[in-house]
Amino acid sequence: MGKKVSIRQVAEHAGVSVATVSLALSGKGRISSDTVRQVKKSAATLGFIPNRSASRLRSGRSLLIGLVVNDIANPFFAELSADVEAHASENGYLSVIANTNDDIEKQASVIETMIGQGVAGFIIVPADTSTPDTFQVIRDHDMPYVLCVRDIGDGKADFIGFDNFTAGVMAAEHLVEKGHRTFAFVGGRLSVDNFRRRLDGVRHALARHGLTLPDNCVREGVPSRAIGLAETGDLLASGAEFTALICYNDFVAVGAYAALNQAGRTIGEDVAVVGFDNVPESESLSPPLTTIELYPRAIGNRSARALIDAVNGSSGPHERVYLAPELISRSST
Amino acid sequence: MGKKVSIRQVAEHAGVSVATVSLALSGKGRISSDTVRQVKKSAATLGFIPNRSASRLRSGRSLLIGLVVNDIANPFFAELSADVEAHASENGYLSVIANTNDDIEKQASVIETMIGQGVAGFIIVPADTSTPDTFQVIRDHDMPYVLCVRDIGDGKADFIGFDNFTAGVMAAEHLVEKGHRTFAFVGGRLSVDNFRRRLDGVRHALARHGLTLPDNCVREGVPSRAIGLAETGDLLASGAEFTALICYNDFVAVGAYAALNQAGRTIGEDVAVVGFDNVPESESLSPPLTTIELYPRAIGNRSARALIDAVNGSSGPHERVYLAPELISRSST
DNA sequence: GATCGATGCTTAAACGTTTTATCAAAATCT
DNA sequence: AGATTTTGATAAAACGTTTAAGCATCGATC
Repeated sequence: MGKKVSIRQVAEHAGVSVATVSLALSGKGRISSDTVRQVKKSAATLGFIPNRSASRLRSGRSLLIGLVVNDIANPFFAELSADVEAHASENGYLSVIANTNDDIEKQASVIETMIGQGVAGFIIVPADTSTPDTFQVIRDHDMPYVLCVRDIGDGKADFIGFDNFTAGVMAAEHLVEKGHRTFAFVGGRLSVDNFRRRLDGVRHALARHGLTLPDNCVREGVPSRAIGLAETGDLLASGAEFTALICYNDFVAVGAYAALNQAGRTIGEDVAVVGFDNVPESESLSPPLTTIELYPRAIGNRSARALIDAVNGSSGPHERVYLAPELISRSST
Repeated sequence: MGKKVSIRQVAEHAGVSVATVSLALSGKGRISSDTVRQVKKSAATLGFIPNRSASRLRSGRSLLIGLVVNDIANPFFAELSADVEAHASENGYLSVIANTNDDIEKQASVIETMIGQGVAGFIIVPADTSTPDTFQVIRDHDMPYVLCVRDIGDGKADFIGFDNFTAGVMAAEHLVEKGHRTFAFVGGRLSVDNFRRRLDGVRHALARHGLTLPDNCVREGVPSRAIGLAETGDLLASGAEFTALICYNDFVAVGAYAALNQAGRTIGEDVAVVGFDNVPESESLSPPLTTIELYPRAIGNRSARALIDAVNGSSGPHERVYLAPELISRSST
């Protein structure tokens, strides 16, 4: 039956002008508290829902935030997104979300679409090969944006991520402490900044103990179970010597588990394995996987906070936040 | 530098009126192909991004769809959401997403906010205790909506879910086939329709073979690892006899694994376990878990399709789609 | 050569807000 | 009592689109 209730019907119902209704509901002008009460009552009884398209058009203010992620089905990013949404929602914002699948063209296209939809700003996990130039269109529109997780060195935006170097150090230190002297590293791509830093951290920590990670013991690959299985298998077949295996993330570690089992190595005894991310799955592997917790929820929360602050015009310098990872020691090491 | 480029600047740049630009870009009016070309060129060089707030306000048409989910961090719903987003995005729609955490008040509030933001329609996984009345506000606004996964018997909307009864039958049949004669069921709440149907399916299949599921072998609880652990432990302590354990979902099964291991039972030998959902984790458990795949991605995809069809005014009767589950047999049974 | 129908484009109103400028009435001050 | 300020409300313009209606121009038709 299409009951169209706009600010106009509220005005009529309350016996005042539309301007008064707008002012009363937003608490802005000088409206007597009696009138405010009456207007609110009318709005409630009519079931008035303000049309944000109209208000955004007129005022330029928006209650929408754009969340651009490479893969929302990946638990790490799903958790991050969930906390962005939670914090946004607490502050009256709604989240518009889009997957890029690490496709930079898709990323450009969704950013444009979101600008058209009038988002107030962006929270972005940059797709592979993104550069600061990629986000020029956002700056052209004077919108704030926060980059997460992947640091592309964009000085014009806030960055919230975790400290990959320290994460790498933690993994390596833990293994050295457990008495390991020979190491391998599987998964991740050299083109990804997170990968390089993590690897640097590992090498740095090993070097402190006079140990090394030989080049033939580092296997690159898009992080996945399949790559973990294939590369670890290959590594074992190559005859490389190692008693400790560091996996780029927990997915890779799951694949590595399979390869190691096939090769007859006993995880936690013959060979130690450590992963990154602390996905729920890691706890229920057999044996449970030692991993580095990277706190995606905290990243989501901080990002949302940073963006909303920026939207509200807090104009400090851009911040770069690196959250400290934490070692979760389990029986795989 | 705030370069505001609206349809107006495009018009000036192309030397035509705003109306012509609008018509040319939407391909609607009678505009010569020369003019269309020129307008498109001007729009491109100026980097024109149409303001959807304005167009929605004027035309009433929207390219936003509202996705309301109880827990987006849960892999099942994350996958569902990912496919909704993918299909929406393919059709030029953007997804606005919100978590309800199964809180019906929060659900009502996000639905209202989304209506205010001008979504074209909704895809909803109804929060616990939702009834058709819950969605009256959507119908009042003449908007289409599709309900997913949880069937609340709303005849005024499409429903896309999976066939819980058959899923229960499959689990039970599989176990009977493997020679089991005594059964238990852990996790899920009687207040949830999906739970009841799944359990009915199990009982129905068992009855066909002259077998039963005694009441003292059914343990309710909000599905989670913790409940799986606690209830299975309790069940074992109670001295209940069973060689086959059906878990409400894979999370519960993970908890059950721990309880069974603690009790010294060998999974896949002394006792068989089957779960539902086929979360990635289930494959890497030890032993790998037999489970029922429920195809969340297909549900997401179908839902998006149904909604977009409805938005485009295809006016058939509402459809109820139950996707067939599939048994994934692994070594836990 | 007047009439007609396409064709191609424009004018202007409308969508539902917000906000500035304005105004009347009431309260306060000389 | 008259001047001034404060209070409470309103009228109207504006935001960037879409779209119905209108208006030339042109070619074809009688």
